[in-house]
Amino acid sequence: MKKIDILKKLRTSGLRPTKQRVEIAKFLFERDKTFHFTVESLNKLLEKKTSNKFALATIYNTVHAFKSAGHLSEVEVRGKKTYFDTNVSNHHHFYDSENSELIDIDSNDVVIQKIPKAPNGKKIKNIEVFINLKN
Amino acid sequence: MKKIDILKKLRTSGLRPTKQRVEIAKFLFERDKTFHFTVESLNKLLEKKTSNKFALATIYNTVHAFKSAGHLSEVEVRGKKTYFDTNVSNHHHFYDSENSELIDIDSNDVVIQKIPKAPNGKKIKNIEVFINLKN
DNA sequence: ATCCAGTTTATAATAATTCTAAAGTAAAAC
DNA sequence: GTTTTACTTTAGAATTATTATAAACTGGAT
Ligand SMILES: [Mn+2]
Ligand SMILES: [Mn+2]
Ligand SMILES: [Zn+2]
Ligand SMILES: [Zn+2]
Repeated sequence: MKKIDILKKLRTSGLRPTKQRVEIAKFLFERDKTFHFTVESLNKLLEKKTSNKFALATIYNTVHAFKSAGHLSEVEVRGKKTYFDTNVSNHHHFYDSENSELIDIDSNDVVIQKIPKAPNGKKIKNIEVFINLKN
Repeated sequence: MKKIDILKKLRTSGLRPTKQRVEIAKFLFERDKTFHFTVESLNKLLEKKTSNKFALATIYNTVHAFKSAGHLSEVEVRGKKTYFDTNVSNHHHFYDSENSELIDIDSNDVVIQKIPKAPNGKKIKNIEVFINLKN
């Protein structure tokens, strides 16, 4: 993903491409593999990678803006911090609690044969499979 | 589950059966169906049900002691609060975000046909299936 | 160049949880 | 049964993650 695409990505989702958003977006989206992070880990990585310092509030704002725009998803992981995910397609996760690492599982690599029917009046929105790992 | 069993349950798990622990244990474990709760919701329910008031720290202490003893499990739910579960067997959940309600799914009611193999050097500890509901 | 809505930022506020240390209590030791 | 001990409860302080506030800043339209 090139810089011009980053600008387009922001503009088409109604996000003014500010210096901060562009830099964070480049960091998050100009990569091949999925990136899972917390606001804290992202902040630390940005401090190293870039020369600019971002207010923590800006990182929160930006991450939420990206999430609202559909550029990030949120993953539920045991623990107090919220995890975000650059993979916004429907997929599942391995979780390695040794090093608090999430690993993507393609939706097609999980086949569920049997599932109970949803409670009365409810429908199934989506299914999340979470595979905890050990050594 | 009778009171005598509650006392046994506490004693055999190395928990001194204090007034507070017994009352909370009776509230949690003397029921037929699984009970899912947060510390906040439990606190409110205890305030109504019992005449005694418990310090919030006691509820945290007690819930954690019960969890460590294997009498409660923790469920991962999107949101800031931690959810606990009186069902400590391996099972899955529906989640109704309308009213933040968890509903148990028996382990046998979910059959997974295909799962990716664990990453190198890792083994699968357990699989959690989480089914989000909508109306 | 001017203006304005949207954005950033430092800081304060909030919410959930954990920590602290003093007072209380169950159960062991006498 | 009294004393002793370790464990527990408790109120309040502290911590952590996150959100709110409001003043300064800026992208982009006019
Ligand atoms: Mn979580
Ligand atoms: Mn959670
Ligand atoms: Zn992912
Ligand atoms: Zn359950």
